[in-house]
Amino acid sequence: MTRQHDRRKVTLKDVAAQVGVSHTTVSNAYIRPGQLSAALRERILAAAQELGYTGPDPAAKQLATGRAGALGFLFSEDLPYAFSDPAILSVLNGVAKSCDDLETDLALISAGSNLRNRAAPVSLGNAAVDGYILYSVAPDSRCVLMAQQRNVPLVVVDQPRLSGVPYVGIDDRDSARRAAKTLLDLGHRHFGILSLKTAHDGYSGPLTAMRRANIAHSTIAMRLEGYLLALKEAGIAPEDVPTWEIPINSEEMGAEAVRHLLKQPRRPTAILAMSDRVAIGAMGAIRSLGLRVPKDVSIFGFDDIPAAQTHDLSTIRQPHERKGSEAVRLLGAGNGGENVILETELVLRGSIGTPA
Amino acid sequence: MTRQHDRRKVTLKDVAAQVGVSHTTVSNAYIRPGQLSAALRERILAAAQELGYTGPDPAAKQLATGRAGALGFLFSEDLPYAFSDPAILSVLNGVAKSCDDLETDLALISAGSNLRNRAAPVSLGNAAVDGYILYSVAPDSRCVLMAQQRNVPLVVVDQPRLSGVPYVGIDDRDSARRAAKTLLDLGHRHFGILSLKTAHDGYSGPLTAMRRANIAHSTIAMRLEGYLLALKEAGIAPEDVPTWEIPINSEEMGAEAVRHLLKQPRRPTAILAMSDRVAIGAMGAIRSLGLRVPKDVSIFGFDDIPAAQTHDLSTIRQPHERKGSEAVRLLGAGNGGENVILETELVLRGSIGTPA
DNA sequence: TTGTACGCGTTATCAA
DNA sequence: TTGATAACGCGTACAA
Repeated sequence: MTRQHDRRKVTLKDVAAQVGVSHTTVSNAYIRPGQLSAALRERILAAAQELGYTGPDPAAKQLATGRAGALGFLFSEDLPYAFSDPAILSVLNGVAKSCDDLETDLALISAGSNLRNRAAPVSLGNAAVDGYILYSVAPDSRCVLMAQQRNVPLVVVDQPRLSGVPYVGIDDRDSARRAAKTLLDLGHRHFGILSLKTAHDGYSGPLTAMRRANIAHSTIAMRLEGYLLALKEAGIAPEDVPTWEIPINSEEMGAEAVRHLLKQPRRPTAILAMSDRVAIGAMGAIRSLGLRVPKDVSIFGFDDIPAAQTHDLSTIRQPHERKGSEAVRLLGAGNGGENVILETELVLRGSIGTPA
Repeated sequence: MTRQHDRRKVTLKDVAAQVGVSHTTVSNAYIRPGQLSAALRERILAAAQELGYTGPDPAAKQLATGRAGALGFLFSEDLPYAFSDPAILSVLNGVAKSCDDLETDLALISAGSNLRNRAAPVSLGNAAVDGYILYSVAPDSRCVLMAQQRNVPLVVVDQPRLSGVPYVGIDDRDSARRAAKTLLDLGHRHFGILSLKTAHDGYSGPLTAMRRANIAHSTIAMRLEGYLLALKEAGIAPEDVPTWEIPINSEEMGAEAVRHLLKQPRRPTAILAMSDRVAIGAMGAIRSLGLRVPKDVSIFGFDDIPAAQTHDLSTIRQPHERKGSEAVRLLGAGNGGENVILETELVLRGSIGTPA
């Protein structure tokens, strides 16, 4: 244990002693360069360099100022899974850019893997942050409570709606409804829905009535509602719409699930998918079954991730990056319950057409 | 600015006053439950709850103990790009798991986007961490210097080799050599190489002699060396091996690059790709050109990401997760310059065969 | 089992 | 322009 890091930490005081000034002056040299003569500042900085002083200690600075200069981004998924989702990445990108502008650090905190091992992620309570962005966290997650207890500003993106906490999201129900309506207008009458997970139990299969009544994620619930609402308005009963639930938002899962949907007695001519990844996976499976898109089966995604364009997939465009930047803005704004509902956009591409 | 968070912070002292004990006792209630009667501890915790005390302040605790309870993971790419790379994700997963075991937080720090806007990422200097893992950072990056200046333990994964700093990596040269040798043994004589970026200038095109002489990433240099070494041993001169450099590790880039390689006067029968993503993209392009894999063109990847298996791609398996966990271990071990070179494994699948 | 006193490294206030 | 002094909130010998 003879590593260099063990040598007693060099502090402001050491530098001050070396130069022969008070530690306050040294502090000013860093914080308020205008408050002292340039010559003295030079001498101080030179001495600091010589002594190996690398600037104010973060912890001490934070204790003195009361600000951490960082912000926490909390999501409930595992790291690897979360980062395989282009949608999360876009949001994160928006957050990162805004943080950059604000000269603020960004701490990524995954509640997913932690929750399994411990009662609560240490990160949440310990992290030196001035505020949290909760991204698509399950409402019943312990994280929500913990984050609130931290007594720092909070902003929620997508999930869950918390009273008194600013919210950034989209109108999921209306967006889903417009997607369904588009297919209805093309003349489709036989639908299938690919739903994202309604609970955290890894279930894969038909979305039962019981499960439908207990959807943990409000965005999922809203999208489903939007789809079914449009169909109902067109005289199609929810019971007649085969719906398959997928535990993981991936292409593979989408491919597998759509096969079940296409096995229905009345094969759907239109598929409503709750994400582009699922839709893209489904498109591949549809084609490998010898069916054509959109001739035999039309398909509609959700998100408008980059891959949607290359796959010519019709979808709902979400302003992912803006979700992130708005979240940071609200965190800084510090007002109580302002909500931001961002506009979505219907993106029509070659994956939809009139039924055969 | 009338948010609840403005109310003066509740401290140990407040709780102590409420209960009528000293602040030390309250501290013990949290840190050393055994040091006081269960009954008193209950009373203290109850009072804390009532007062809204959420546990010791992270900054103050860190200042007093000298430990942050967190570790920084530094990479030089942009967040969205980094997280689209399955290899990074696996490493990160290994790190995350180890952190979890150690009850340590994990701060992800991207130097990429920051470096563009500022002289240096604030994160690096500010982050409240007890040590840094530098993951595949360019040797000439300012981050390297900054991280060293922070005067906390460092561990490097993959890049760059720093004297006195523990290193975790693989034998890139030997791994690449084995890949090339495998193809040589199958009888191939005409090769093409798909190289990852040798500099940060976004260059895409033939790897010129000038660029070859100034490769910024040692892993890239080593892999190239390994390939060419094997070929040279078989009597094939480096000049006769068309090599295409790709600025971004993505399927799209691999697809585009391989087209140039296949346009060579002597079409290569074997392609050596420095990553699976590039190889997988290339496979698609090869097939869309009407060529068969491996009948017309054999291809060898690097990494063994999950997709390699589904694409039946021969590759070099890297123990990505172990890279992460070893890095954390070395950080904790705290010894000076111990290096860990992990074993790779030749994974032979259907993407290679004898030349036509 | 509980309390006193001090130190951690910095910033902020105010006086010189 | 510079410096003394007091927080900031907590951990921890050591004493009681």
